[in-house]
Amino acid sequence: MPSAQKITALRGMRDVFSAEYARYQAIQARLERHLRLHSYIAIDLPILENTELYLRKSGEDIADRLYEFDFKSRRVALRPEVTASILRAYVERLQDEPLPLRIQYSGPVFRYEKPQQHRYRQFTLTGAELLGADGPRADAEVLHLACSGLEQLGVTDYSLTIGHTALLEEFLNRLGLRKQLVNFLLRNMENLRKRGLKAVLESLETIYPEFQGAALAAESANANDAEQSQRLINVLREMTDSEAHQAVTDFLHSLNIRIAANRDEGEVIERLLRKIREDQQAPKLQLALDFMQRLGDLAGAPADVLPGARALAEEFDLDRDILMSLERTLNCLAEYGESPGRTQLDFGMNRGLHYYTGLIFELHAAAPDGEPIQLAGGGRYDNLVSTLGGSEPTPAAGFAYGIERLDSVLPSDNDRSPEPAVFVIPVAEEDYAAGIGIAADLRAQGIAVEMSIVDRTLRRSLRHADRRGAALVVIIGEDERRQRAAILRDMRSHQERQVGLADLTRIVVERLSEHE
RNA sequence: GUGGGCGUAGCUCAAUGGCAGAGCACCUGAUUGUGGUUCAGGCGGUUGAGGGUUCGAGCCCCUUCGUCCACCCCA
Repeated sequence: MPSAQKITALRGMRDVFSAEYARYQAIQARLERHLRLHSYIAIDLPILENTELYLRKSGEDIADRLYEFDFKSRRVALRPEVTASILRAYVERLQDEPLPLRIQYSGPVFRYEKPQQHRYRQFTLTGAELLGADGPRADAEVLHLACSGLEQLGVTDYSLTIGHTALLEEFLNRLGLRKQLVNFLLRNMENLRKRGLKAVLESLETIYPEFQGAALAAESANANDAEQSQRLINVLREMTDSEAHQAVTDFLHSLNIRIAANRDEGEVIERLLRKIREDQQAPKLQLALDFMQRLGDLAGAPADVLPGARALAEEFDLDRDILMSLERTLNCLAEYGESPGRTQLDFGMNRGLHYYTGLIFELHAAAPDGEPIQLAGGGRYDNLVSTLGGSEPTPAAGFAYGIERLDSVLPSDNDRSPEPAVFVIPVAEEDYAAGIGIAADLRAQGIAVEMSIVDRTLRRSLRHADRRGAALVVIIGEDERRQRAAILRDMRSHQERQVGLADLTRIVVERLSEHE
């Protein structure tokens, strides 16, 4: 026989066989039930979406991990996560639902990454979204839901790490850094701590060569050669956009300077401001990095971290509500009965998806080899509905579990694939009709039946039934055919008896219940 | 993207540079209507692909592809 080229599964894609598949299904079913008991309605959404859905806000890292292609002149992508689809569906079809709206989902997602242990290119998420509610109660519900789901599964030794994107974002926005730079810094918050200032600056220069000067200046940290003209700039730097705009307008007017009539005055001032601010990127970058380093040090038990966070917020005059709200969330979580010992705060954490606007969190537990792996992640994304064209700004938060990861953490209680309870062996061609009838009767009683369809000796058929783990075997041969009966053989006790066809189903049911 | 390991029968893997093997699975028989054991036999290979060194390459060298693992990132 000429052997053709073997076709293998794509890299990072896995075939999931019976025992493993049964475990996944059990995990998923338990989580879905858990979410349902919290009134999260299950919905199912397409796996294929418009590429645009993920480019808008998910972030650049996800964009180049997208399975994305042109199909009939349309850009489509396999979903790398489900939140965007949920909100897309909400904007499209569900905006007339009373809020808050609670939704759950389960299904595969695809990310083109280098596969390795506990990381596949296709994996399964079960997640929940809470739409139209914000504040500590909503955040705490989401956190509690994620944690208690793990407990439902029997994962007891897990840790909850909570971060927050708003402090840094507020600080960076007030600084007036260029949008690109702000995004870069937000993305590299965690890298700053893990790999240090130098590595972050290097990567900044690689990605955005135009900031090279700024990065260098920030590194040498003495970009402040004050000139006279610098004073106005420094004043402007401290202002918000609209304040600065007004100040420049007033200033020009007071000097009786007229902008050329063919150009929009506002636009000219915008440009002027932008120019001034670009010149100021270096010292601002320095400020930003200092702030980020201090923020990154704020990690540990909430009681240890919060005082430092408060002091930092005070020092930079950041919105007090952010931390107060976070504390209330933690208190509320305690009311749910979550043991505070496993909760960590980490202001240096950031996440791969860039739509988060507030609370972010991750759940970790130890894999069998002792290495901690992430089981779930989520957070708050209050702008995503608007980004996707929602008619009203709608706060939202959610999270998702990785089913395969959960399985790797749970003890594999060797539950075997469902075994056929009864194996039916017609000995000769003439016996098949009777065999089919018997099988149908048994199945009508909810009993799993495997029918022998291969030409084999009785000996080999029994051997096969045995290996399959059948509890009972029904044999129909010449004698039985004549007597309108069958042999019922108990594979465990090795005992067999002839049973009339009329009584067979009843007796099989009895025998199986004895086997239980 | 960077670094390492491994590609040999359907599966899991052996084989100092010298006849390509074992276990499992499948099939046949010992036992023609009775099982997980045993015994005998059978099927099964372009050693991932291409090139090089050599009297001789599964083994050494180069290239390439595949795959696993680590970094990175994440579920």
